[in-house]
This record gives sequence, C-alpha cells and structure tokens, in this order.
Amino acid sequence: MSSVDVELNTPQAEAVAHVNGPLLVFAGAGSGKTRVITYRVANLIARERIAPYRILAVTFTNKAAGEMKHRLTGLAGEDVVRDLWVGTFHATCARLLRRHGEAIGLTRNFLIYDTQDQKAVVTRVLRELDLDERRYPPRSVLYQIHKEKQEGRGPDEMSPESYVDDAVIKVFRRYEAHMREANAVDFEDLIGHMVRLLEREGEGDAIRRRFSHVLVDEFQDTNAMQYRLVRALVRDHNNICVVGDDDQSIYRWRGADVRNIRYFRRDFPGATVVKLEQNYRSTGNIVRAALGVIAPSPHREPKELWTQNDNGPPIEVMAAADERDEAAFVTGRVLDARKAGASLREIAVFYRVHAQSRVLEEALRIANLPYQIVGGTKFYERAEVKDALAYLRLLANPRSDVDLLRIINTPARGIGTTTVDRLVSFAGSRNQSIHEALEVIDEARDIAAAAQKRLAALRHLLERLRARVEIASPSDVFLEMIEQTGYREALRADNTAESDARLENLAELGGSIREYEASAAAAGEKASLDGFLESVSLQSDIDGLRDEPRVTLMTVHGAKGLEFEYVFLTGMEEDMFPYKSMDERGDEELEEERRLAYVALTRARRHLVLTHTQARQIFGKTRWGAPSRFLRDLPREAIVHKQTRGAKSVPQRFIDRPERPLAPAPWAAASRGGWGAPSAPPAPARPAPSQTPGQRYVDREFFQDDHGGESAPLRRGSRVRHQQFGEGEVRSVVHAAEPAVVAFFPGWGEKKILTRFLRPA
DNA sequence: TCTTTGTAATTTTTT
DNA sequence: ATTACAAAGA
Repeated sequence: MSSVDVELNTPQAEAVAHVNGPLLVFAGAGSGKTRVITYRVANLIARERIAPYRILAVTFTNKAAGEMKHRLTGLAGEDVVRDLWVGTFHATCARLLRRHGEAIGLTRNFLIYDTQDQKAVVTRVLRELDLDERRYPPRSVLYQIHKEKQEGRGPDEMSPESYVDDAVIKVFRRYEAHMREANAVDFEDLIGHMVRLLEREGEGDAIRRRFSHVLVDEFQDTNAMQYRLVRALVRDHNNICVVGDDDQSIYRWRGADVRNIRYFRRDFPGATVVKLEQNYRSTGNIVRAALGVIAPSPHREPKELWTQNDNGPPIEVMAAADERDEAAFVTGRVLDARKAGASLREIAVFYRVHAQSRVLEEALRIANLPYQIVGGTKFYERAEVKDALAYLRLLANPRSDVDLLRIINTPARGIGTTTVDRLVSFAGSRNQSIHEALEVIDEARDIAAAAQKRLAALRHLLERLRARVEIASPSDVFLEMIEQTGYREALRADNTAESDARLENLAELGGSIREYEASAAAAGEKASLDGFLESVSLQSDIDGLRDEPRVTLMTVHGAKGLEFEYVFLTGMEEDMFPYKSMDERGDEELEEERRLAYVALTRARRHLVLTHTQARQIFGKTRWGAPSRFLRDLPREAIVHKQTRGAKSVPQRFIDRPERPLAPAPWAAASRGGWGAPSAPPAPARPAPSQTPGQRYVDREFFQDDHGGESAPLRRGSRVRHQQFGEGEVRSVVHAAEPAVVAFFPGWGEKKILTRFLRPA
C-alpha cells in the first residue's frame, strides 16, 4: 500500500484508482471531493503515465480552478500543473477557440462581452428597432435571448412551442449580427461555438484527440450546452469523470439542469458510480440536521451523509423580534466566539438576499468588528474600471462599438447624444462599424462640422495610442491612455472623495496589469494587451484583499464550496427562506430552496445558529413571517430553541413537524405582532415514499428506519457478522440518520454498514 | 451639455 | 430603504 491509499477511504480510493471509461462521483458535502479530484489526476499522471497536457479538468469558477491547480502543485509539482488543462468551461473554450476558431469565422482576437456590454447591445438594438424599453426591458429581453442560447438555439430555431414575442426574435437576430460585427462573443457563444466546432469534421476531431481524459467538477451545475460540449468532447473514448452532488444543485435559475447528473448513468452506459458519503467536516448534529432538511427532497439520488465526528454542541434556533434584534444577537455571539478564542476568519453570517446585509453590517460596525461582504459591487464592474478597460479593448480591437460608444464622451469632450445618434445611424446606413465610419466622418452630412472635428480628434487620439500597443508594454499603454485621454485629469479636477476612490481604483487596475505581466513572464509568455484583457473578462473579482481576519457576510449562494467553524444563518422565515418572489413559486423552485438550505447548513463545522424574526423590514415594507418550514425538518434531538429578550415565545406548532398534512386552520389565524403568518402554508409533510410509486428514486432505507428501529448496543470492538463481508470488528459508531457503524472486515477493509444489516457475531 | 428630479424595480450569480 | 436610470429643466 502506498502512502496515497492510506489517506483515502474506500470509495475515495475507488474513484482515484479508476482510469478509463465513464465515472460518476457523488460527492456529499464535506466528503473530501477536492482531495479525490486532485489525487485522481495525480494518479493518472504518475501511475498511468498519461501525459499532463492530455488531461482536461473543467470547473465553474476561476477560484475553483485556482484551488485545484494549487492542490495539484503540492501533489504533482509545478511542471506537471503547467501542462495540465485546468480551467473554467469558458476559459477553456476561449483558449481553444483562439487557436481553432477560424474554421467557424472567429478571428484570433475576438472580444468577450460581459453582461453589461451585452445589455448595451440589446438596448441599442431596441432603439434601432424603435421598441419601447418599458415594454421590452433590456434585462429581460437579454435573459430570454440567453435562455435560448443556453439550449443551443439561435433566432431562427427558437422553440415554436414556447410562445416567444416576435419582437424578441427580431432583437435576438440583430443582437447576433451586432456581436459578429463587433468581433465579439458572449459567454454562451464561447460554449456554443465550441460545440459547433467539435461537431465538425476535421477541426472537431483534432480537438477531441487532444484530450484523453476529461474531468468535470460541480457537474450538477452544467447546463444543456455544457453537457453537449462534454459529450462531444469525449465521444471517442468516454474517459469522462464527473463529480458533483445533486443535493447541492442551486443554479437552476441560470440554466443548470440537475438531470445532467441524475441521468448520467443512462447517457453513459456502464458508468462506474461512486458515492462519497462520509463527511469529515461537521459534527454529528450538523450532519443530521442537514439530512433532515434534504431528506424530503423528491427524486434525489439516494445517499446518506454520515460522520464519525462527535455530536458537538446542539444547533441553536433563535427567535428574534426583528432584523435589528437579530443583528444585535448575531453580533453578540460573534463577540462571544472571539472571546472564546475563535478567529474572525472562522465566522460567517449567511442570508438569503443581499438586502439583508445592511442591518448586519451596521451592528457589526457598532461593535467594532471587522467584516467583509462577499459579492457586493465587483471591482471590474466599477464605472472607472469599465471605462479604462473599454479604452484598452478599443485599442486591441477597433471594431468594438460597445466600447467606443461607452467612452465616446468620457471624459466629456463635447460629443453629445445628438451627435452620437447621427453617427450611429450614419454607420448603420453604410453597414459599417462606428470605427470605420469615423474614418470617413467628413462624408456624414447630418453631423455638424464642429462635431465632425471632435470625432476626428478622438479618432486620432485612438490611433496614436493604438500605435503604442505594438511597441510599449500593456501597463505603459494603460498609463499613457489615462493621461492622453484626459481621464485622469478629469478625475483629479473633480477632487471629491468619490473621485479619489476612483483614482485609487485606476491605480489598482494598473497594478493588476503589472501583475499580469509578471505572471506572463513567469510562464514564459509574452505579455500582450490581448492577453490581459482575456484574463480580465473571464475573471470576476479581485480576491486578493488584505488578510486581516474578518467576519464574512454573504448570501447562501456565495457560501457554496466554503466552510466555517461558526455559521449564522439568518432570516429563517417563510417568504424569506424559502424566498418568495413576485411570481408564483413552483415546486421545482421550492425544492431548490430546500437544497439551498442544505448547502447552508453543511457549511458549518461545529457551531451552527439559525435565526428568524417575527417581523422584518424589507424593501421599505414590514413582513410578518412565520418560522421557516425548514426549521421543522431539523431533527429535534439535534437542536435547541431559544429566543432573544425582545422576542415573544414561539408557538409549538411552528416547532413540531406535523404528522400528517395539516388542514390550513392553525395557520390562518394571523395576529399582527405575533407569530401569525397569513401567507405561510403548512410545510408539506414528509412525502411518504411508499405511496408515490411513480418516483424515480425512493430512499427507502432512510425512511424505513424513520420510526426509530431499535439498534443493537454496538460499540467499538464489538464483533459483528454481515451477510456478504462475514465477521468483522466495529471501529466506530456513526452519526447518521439511521444507526450505523464503521466495521473492519478482513479481506474487505473498513466498511460503513447500517446496523440493521449486522448480526452479533 | 450638465444637473436635477421623478419613477419603477428590487433572489440568488458565474463566466 | 435604496438605487438605478430616464425624462425634463438650467
């Protein structure tokens, strides 16, 4: 046995040792997923002698990709990691498309438009088509376009069964034309073009042949096109390993389709399936609580998280009077934790929506507790940074109209909306990009001579700078740009606190360009403006913030993949969590809320506190909320109910889980200021699996023991007999939903077994 | 062209 | 409560 094997449990080792053919790994929360992925890759290289450059590992975020590279560097060394293909879906596609994209009409230096750019294109198209922006909000039109693209449909293939407004189709068509004209792609295009390329003879084969082993992390988050991409990529060899957890699928609203992981077995016949169910992260109470919340979820792949860890302290469910009371309570507990020696780094406060953060922030500030909010306005979304980047992109790719229009009068240079409108229609009438139109601006009759002059001056300015791109380093070009365009001077003249902050942000951008140059040099590549822009457009935020310990505030979505010693989950009221939006909440959405709650609970290592309020101000209105239905799914023995001094006590009916689906009666009694909840329906009782024969997956084992079957008094050292494994010895007792132990069977190794499958030996 | 005022919207987020 | 964004005024 090598040292590698010793560090892995049985299913982990199985996943690591697997080499060829499809492999599906269900990775429960805290089950050592990253370890399995990295060891598996290391194993392919070291033992199976697969060349690193033939292995592709795909993630969803740059952070996850970075983490994977980091961990692999420790295992396999820098040289190996440099040759591996590790990246997000989008970054990987961009990289391949720059090399092979000519075949489908992409030039090497295409731009990637982010959401804001895309929206600007839509807005422009709406105006061109003279459509009312109130009737067709750009945001929602863009959303509809993306929905189609995520399913791989263009304007001409939009699904006829789903009624779509004719106007949207028109906008879609022109949107695509504009993107082509600007030599730009959106995020969906990166995937879509790649699929098209892969499905072609020649180029497709070449790309397919590149990779002999493909791995996809967080597979439950893939959408239809990403799934198609993966299938096309591994068509020849089926050496595909996907890792994920259907219980943690929380991105349905952005196109993710859990069925990709649930139907993997069907689509890749003969797939090996491994389930990582041992949780190394959390206490027994937390694991059981999480199981209680996720168990009622229908269709889930049967799996049972368990842990050998001790039970730990009980989970607290705290009732507060309102959101200020709640925030004060959380702050007090954070202070206690710090007094007890916890680092603020180990403490997180979660909420369902960002709007909840303000009150928490205020309370923490009063208590002088440093905090950081994850997911506020991102660095690269600040106006000044976007402006500067627009200039840089325009230097790299003159045809980018969105960028040109963004900066055409920034800083103010006397080019107003009238001039811009005329310029746009002038370019449109000649079927040219605006940049091309600028070259012949003197032919534009409607544009006043003075305005023509200013436009020409802008053109010359851009040309001067563009000439420098060939010669100077990206960071020098950047400095010359903010100087010569007058951008910096305009901010300096402003001389307000805000303009100071903006100047600082520009300095930081300059710093990140230099950082890019350094990393390019380290990788032996030439730093180019194109290269920098690419790294920016596929990277969302700068996380290299100062390392002072801080309390972390974030939405539950943002928490996925993280873990903390202390977790405070706030706003556990009906209509907050599960969240109630304007439109009707479908069953699917409710199930996603449930999974979201599961994700939240499983972030905590040892201390978990859930808070809910009687009344909450949100969006200027007061909501009276009953405790969340998810609270009643927590196993009673793992939790303790408390209330702050300001809160009234919680009626028992909000604590108990109803035996049978309730008649609506007890809920209907709303009393202002009490725990009335006119809008709160009774939580759906746990589905009785035996009564729903049509379901695909029924977790029978779990439910059968829900009535509390007597378990034999087993302890470490007890001798037991199992039908298949024979006689063995109990190594530890496990805290799972049902009594279980880990036992050692000679010839089989350690196995986790439900107690009811064991007989005393 | 720039500033002010009014109005509507407001889950979750990556790339 | 807050904010973003568009139309109207200086």
